[in-house]
Amino acid sequence: MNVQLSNKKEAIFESTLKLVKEHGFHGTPMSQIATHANVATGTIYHYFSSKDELIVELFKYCRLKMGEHVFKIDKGFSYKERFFHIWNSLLEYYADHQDVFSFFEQFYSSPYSELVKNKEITEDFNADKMMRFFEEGIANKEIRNITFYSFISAFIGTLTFLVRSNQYGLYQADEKDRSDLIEIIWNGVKNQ
Amino acid sequence: MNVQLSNKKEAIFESTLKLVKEHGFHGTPMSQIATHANVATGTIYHYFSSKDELIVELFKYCRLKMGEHVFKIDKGFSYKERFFHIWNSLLEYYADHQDVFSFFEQFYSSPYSELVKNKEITEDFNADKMMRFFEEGIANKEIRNITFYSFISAFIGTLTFLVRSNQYGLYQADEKDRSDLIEIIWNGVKNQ
DNA sequence: TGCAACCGAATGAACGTTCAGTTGTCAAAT
DNA sequence: ATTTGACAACTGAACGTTCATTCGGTTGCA
Repeated sequence: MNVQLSNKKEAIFESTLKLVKEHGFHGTPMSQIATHANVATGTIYHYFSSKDELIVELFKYCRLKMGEHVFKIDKGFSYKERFFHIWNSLLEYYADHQDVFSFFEQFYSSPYSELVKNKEITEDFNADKMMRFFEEGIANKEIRNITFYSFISAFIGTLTFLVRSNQYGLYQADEKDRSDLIEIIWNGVKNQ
Repeated sequence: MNVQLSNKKEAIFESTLKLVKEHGFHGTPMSQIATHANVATGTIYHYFSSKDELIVELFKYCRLKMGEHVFKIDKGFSYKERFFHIWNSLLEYYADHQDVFSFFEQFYSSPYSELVKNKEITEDFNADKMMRFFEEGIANKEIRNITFYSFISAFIGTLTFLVRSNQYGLYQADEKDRSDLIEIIWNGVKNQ
């Protein structure tokens, strides 16, 4: 996939992220996105055939960007170290890109996600990488005999909830909370 | 809060749940809710002053109903038993009420949740009960020294992710997955 | 008889999308 | 070196639809 974007297209993406976080999908009209991006309404339709396509393309773009950040880990680390690293990278990414997190949350819980379900879900490199990371752990007896979905529920679910609590303003997690949580998960999934 | 609803009001609630699960908030017009509930459009406005109020009232109604189901646990069980029971009850409730789960997900990730944030969040009996359950565990040294939000992230986060995966059609969790997961969490949070 | 419950067509605003036109760019032709 | 032409990038007013909300009227019960 091409990650090099024109200025205008990038501005449209950024504006959409910001406005969707604040007002939701249906609360942000195309006209508002255009204004915020310093672009004419029609220009958006030069890049995207519809609002739906804009949303879906933005989703795929963010997913790719996120994956690039999270999985850039050097070889040579132990399994446990990589386990901790991936979790912390993802947490860090969401902390630094709250609009992306909010966009993902809204996207997954909306009917938009249907549009990516069949074809595209198999193109989810992040899911693939997590799957391979899981299988490596199983093969090397690093983690105990559970399914991928138990593994991923513990791994991603806790993280998602923590970020959501932060964003919701309920709680500001500190370093100890984070290390407690990843310890909880690691102790739960590791072998013996 | 009054949980006794008129027939029409209940029908409106049920229709909203069903349609929102299928088409999302902005994808379900008031007229469609009315039709599905065998009611005139105007009737909805007899019960609710606006669509926003309908959504927020429905949220509070569902939250209450869910709490009634999840926390009906007899005294006399051990802490660990209650820990497992609450988790499984919640999972069961969401499995039996997928539209409620989907509604919650959409609600929390949308700007609607802002409408409940300040005043109403303190009226969340479920959060209160979980908090007290947590504090009991701390006081009796059943669980180790972590914050409530680490605790709840592990407890609810995993569950939410598992239900979401189910709903999304990625995976159908079986009994072993469920018991694996709750074991992972319990082992992670229990004392020593 | 009065009032709450209920009805559904009408209203008006909001919004996604279109389109006729303008601007900028760059390579080929002169 | 300058002109030409063609096409992509871009503009924003206008269109048509959709939808939340209103309201004048009807029904049924106490």
